[in-house]
Amino acid sequence: MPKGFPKTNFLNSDVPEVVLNRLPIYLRILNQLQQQQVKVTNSKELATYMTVEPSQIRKDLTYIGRFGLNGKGYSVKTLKNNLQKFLGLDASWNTVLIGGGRLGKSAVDLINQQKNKTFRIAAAFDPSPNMVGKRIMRMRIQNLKDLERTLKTRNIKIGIIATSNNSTQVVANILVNNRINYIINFSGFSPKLPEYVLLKNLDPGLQVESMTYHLRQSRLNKG
Amino acid sequence: MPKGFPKTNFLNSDVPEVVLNRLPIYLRILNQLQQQQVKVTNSKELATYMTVEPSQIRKDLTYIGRFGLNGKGYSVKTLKNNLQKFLGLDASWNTVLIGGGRLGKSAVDLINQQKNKTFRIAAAFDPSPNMVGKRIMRMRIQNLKDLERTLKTRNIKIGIIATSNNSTQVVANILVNNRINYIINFSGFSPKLPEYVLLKNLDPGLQVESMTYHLRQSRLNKG
DNA sequence: TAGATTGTTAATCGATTAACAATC
DNA sequence: TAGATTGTTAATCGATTAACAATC
Repeated sequence: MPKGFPKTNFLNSDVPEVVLNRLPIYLRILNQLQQQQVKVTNSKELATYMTVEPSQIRKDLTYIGRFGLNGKGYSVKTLKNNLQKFLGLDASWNTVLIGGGRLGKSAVDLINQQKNKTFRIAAAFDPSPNMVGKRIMRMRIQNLKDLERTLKTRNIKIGIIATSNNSTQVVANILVNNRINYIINFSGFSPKLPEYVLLKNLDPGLQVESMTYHLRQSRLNKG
Repeated sequence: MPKGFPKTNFLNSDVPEVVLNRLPIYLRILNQLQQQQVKVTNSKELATYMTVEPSQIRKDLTYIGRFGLNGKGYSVKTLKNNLQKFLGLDASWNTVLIGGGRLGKSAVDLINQQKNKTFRIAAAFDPSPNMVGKRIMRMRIQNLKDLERTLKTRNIKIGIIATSNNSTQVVANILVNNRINYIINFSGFSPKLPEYVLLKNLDPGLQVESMTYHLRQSRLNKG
């Protein structure tokens, strides 16, 4: 994750964010192993999939509990199940989507990629009047004005912003003012928000624009 | 960035990866400021947009040069231009897209979101025969078998993988065997690759699955 | 049991921050 | 000039890794 952008010192827990960000990676590796019928793995094997030492994996895993089989390693299944539970991926969380255009559709596709339906899109909105009434994922796109009412009446936990950059801040404000503290933002603008709000900027540019640095470097080194 | 996944100790440079990952964030802030007609900013103001101290911003910026106006701050325009150049965003880089389905379309939409056309999709492929011949972004989707030839004959630098998980490794191997060292992966599977390959896993699940941990925590705290 | 791997502590490494002289 | 902010060094903080006793 591109760290930081706005203040997200969201620490109501004692698990360091660096560790928390590695846990989903472990989960994917465990899934892969499970598909290959591997029953038991160990920190050394897991480390071959990542840029970390086995000792770090062992340390990370102690945050979620002690599931190691001494002298053997870890049961893939047990570890996977516990990781999922620990990360809250065994539950389903209601979200609202704001932005029903191209970006919104892409956002939905990407979010729905994962098998376990952890993120459930409960309603969709758009700031643009001529988007209202269209459909996304069989849901009617509603007027942004009605977002507040939905947030007040339904058990929504997460807001997904997929608007154009100039709507991002307005939308984020509505969300935060209606006790939404978790925001996934696909737009290229990062809104300023109170520190207690956990904001994830998924704009891929953010992640990919440091790649070109290396590309440029290697070109310079050649010449 | 969710760190690591496969080994990508790609350090042909002396700028730490943590710093490199913050530079695109600075760039976005500078763009925002420029849109608001702000001509000069300073490390204190920039820090209000992020979870870092002003001194860190100053330190980060020294990696790209000394553009500060002593006693004044930084010219938004000068800093922005230099950052862009430093990151290689003033150039255009040819890419190939593999995967022309839903995920591929989403990938393309997201990549094209950014104004500056840094990433140019030069050709598209798909492992599935019944996708061949269809079109994505006005380009004809080609058979995966022809990927190798394209890589041999054209100046492609980056591979974008947007296949289903079970094709990811195969596709990645073809890319790497044809001297592609930069891979952007939208699929949910992270291929094992040589250390010198720079792989960015943009699977949003990876970024979002630590959010549910906090969500679960705050629910537990309530009860 | 011997061998292997965990869980955990202590040592190392690197990143962040505070402080301040240099500069406009 | 006085005031402000940079660039940079030194101090602090935290994360990674090595080492090893405990355990199966």
